[in-house]
Amino acid sequence: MTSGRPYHHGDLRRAVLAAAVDVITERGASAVGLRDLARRVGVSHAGPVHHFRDKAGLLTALAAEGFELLADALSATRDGGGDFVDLGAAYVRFAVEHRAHFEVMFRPDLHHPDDPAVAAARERAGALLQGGVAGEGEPGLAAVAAWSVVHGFATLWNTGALTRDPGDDPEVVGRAVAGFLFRDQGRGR
Amino acid sequence: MTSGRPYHHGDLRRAVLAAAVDVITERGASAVGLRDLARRVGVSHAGPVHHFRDKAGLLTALAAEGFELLADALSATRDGGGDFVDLGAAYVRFAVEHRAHFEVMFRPDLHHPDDPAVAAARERAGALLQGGVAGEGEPGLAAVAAWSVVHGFATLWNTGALTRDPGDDPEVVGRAVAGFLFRDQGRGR
DNA sequence: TCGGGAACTTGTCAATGTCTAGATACCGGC
DNA sequence: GCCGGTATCTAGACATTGACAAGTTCCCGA
Repeated sequence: MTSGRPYHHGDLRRAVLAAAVDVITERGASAVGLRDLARRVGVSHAGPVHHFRDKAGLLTALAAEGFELLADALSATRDGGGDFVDLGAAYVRFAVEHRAHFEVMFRPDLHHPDDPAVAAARERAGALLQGGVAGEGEPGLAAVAAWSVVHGFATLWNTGALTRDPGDDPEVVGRAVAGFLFRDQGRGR
Repeated sequence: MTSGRPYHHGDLRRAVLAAAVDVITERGASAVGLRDLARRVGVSHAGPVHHFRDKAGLLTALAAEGFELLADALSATRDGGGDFVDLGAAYVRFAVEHRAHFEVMFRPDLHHPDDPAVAAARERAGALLQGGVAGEGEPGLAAVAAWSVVHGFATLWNTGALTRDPGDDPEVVGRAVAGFLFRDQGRGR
């Protein structure tokens, strides 16, 4: 404090990622700029480059983190004995609460989708999702349908395409939508 | 040919839009550049600006065109007496065949979503989609669920998130997924 | 025919991503 | 305790981009 900022930031990588999340959340993924992030974090214009090779590298790191967070969220509800609807609600909640991560995760033109860290995390999340609907109906189809509903709902919600009443809770609506898929299965609707 | 290109292009607006579609289809919406498009079309770097104010203006025009095309596609299957599954299949087919338009349409940070032309076209498409599931189950929920499945499936397909066998026809799979939603309703199909 | 305006060009500016080289701080081994 | 190697960060430069301003060429209607 006494003599301005220290030469070493301390945790630049995390700080830049956090700043990127802020920017994307507020103004979309097309608004992120390496130099802008550097400025926000209080570091020289080329500082971030050392941690993430590229602009794409930065977003790759974000995507990987996102898939990890999603997997964690899914596995938490699964361990809690949740059924598909709970899983779907968790998916929607994740998408809304981490909309920046979510946006980048499914925008392969912005990051390196073949990055090993991203691929591994994506597969972990995918397996958890798949497992949630195994055994209900034809295996593949039900899983794809289930993923599609929650993903579609989350995407439409985040982009503002759904006309919604102010005060609507996305997780509640999402749960209803997910429930609609398997509405006459198991006990009473 | 005798004296190079003519001063007036003739149909610059359409040519630029077409070039933009090519670029986005091949390398994603983040790869479009006003100057690059001008180069591809064989026009000076500021040529396109005269037709679309902005980069965002260009993408706004694309989005509007996309919603028009979608509405046309939906209304065609509706006039043909199609039910929800047909409508859903048309939605998926549109998303896959016009992936560039589709991508821009649902990326409000890239265009001006409040543009009157876009808003009007979007509402026309929305009404057609809504009408396709009216009367089945609770009105609002079924419509949202239906839109969510097909939109989610189309998005996942286009981003390459779905592990699919080569040779799979997205429209066929999409139809199956859409059918899964209302699988035990009404007679026939 | 002639003048106004649309369509396009050329020149310019600030800003961005990426590369290079150099400065500074940390850390393990002696 | 200090010393050299390395990770971290800065500073400068360059090509490229979106946007703006002013000029040029062409069309079209009064």
